[in-house]
Amino acid sequence: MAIKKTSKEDIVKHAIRLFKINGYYNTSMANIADACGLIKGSIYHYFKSKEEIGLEALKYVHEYFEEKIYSLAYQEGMGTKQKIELFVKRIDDYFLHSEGGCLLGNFALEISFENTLFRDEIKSYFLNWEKALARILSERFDDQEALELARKYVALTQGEIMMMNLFGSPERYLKVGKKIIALLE
Amino acid sequence: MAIKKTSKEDIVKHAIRLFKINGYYNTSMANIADACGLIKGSIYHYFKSKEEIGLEALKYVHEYFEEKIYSLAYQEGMGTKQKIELFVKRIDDYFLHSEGGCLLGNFALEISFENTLFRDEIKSYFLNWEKALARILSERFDDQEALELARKYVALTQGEIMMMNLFGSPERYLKVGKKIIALLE
DNA sequence: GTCTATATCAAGATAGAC
DNA sequence: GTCTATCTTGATATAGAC
Repeated sequence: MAIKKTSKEDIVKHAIRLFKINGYYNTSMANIADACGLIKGSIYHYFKSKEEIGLEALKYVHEYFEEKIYSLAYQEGMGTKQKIELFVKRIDDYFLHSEGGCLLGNFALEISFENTLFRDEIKSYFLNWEKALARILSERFDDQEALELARKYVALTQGEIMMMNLFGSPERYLKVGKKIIALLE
Repeated sequence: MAIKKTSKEDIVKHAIRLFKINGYYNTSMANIADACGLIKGSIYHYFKSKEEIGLEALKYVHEYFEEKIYSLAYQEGMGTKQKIELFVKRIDDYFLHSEGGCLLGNFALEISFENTLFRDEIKSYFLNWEKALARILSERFDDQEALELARKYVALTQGEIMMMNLFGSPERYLKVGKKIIALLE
């Protein structure tokens, strides 16, 4: 199946980049249009509002994580150690090349608690991340402990992404993955 | 010495609350003025720009942490365990009652990398947090290990504040403090 | 599908009366 | 020190030509 390459997806991808670097409210429709080589009015041919782009952006990244990363936890015929290494490696590959950090983490801190449209998507993203990691860990720990460890490591990952981007230092971020792998050595 | 209670401080305190809950760019001068019982033009009697309020807000919170929390690490005549317990308790008291999370963490994710005015203040806040925690831990660990532990726990604290506010669950956040204290049991 | 043009509104900020 | 009033800019969004 060929890779889908619609203009709509292009807009979302450019929007994601800008949202991550400059934030949601500090990114204008004109900024997004510029990045796409369009004029701001033209964006409304694809999306009816900025909010719709924001939600699509969250869903797009979430979907990537579901398909490429979380799914590893539920695959048959792969060893626990192999699973966790691939899980960690794919997350690292993503965030080490993700200028501006984690879109959904950024939105979590920028968006008001009342914005349930965005917030529900963000919660689902993190819950599924925790669930997938807990699933892998549960092959060596009991369910309760696996879940607690997963939650801790997702939070730690988010904290280290914050620090990595604040200080421009990937080293500290990378220690998290190593520690997760070490749990299953 | 009586507690200083200028109107300028009131504005900063209201701004901090709004910035934490709704974000910096999503908070307008009119919002801040409303919260203060003023009209937006009146704010300019105290501050020349929104950016100035933003910076003052960051400095105000940073200063609170320096005076009330980080300073504990450098006090004479207090046991290591007593220090760490008070250090953790004061941080908990702050964030458990801080609607919208950590102002400087929020700004770290919302503000562009290029905004060095804000970013330098944020970096200083986190570096001094790490330094103070490392100082306490260095009474039981060697300097290198103490610094690594401190960095890890500051990052973890930020991640858990994110999750606490996202899910409305203080329980997970509270485990961080307990683990820091456990390091010195 | 992209453009020009524009409507509408809210933002940051300033001037000057009281 | 706070107000009314206003300026200017930039934001989201829409209508309609090409």
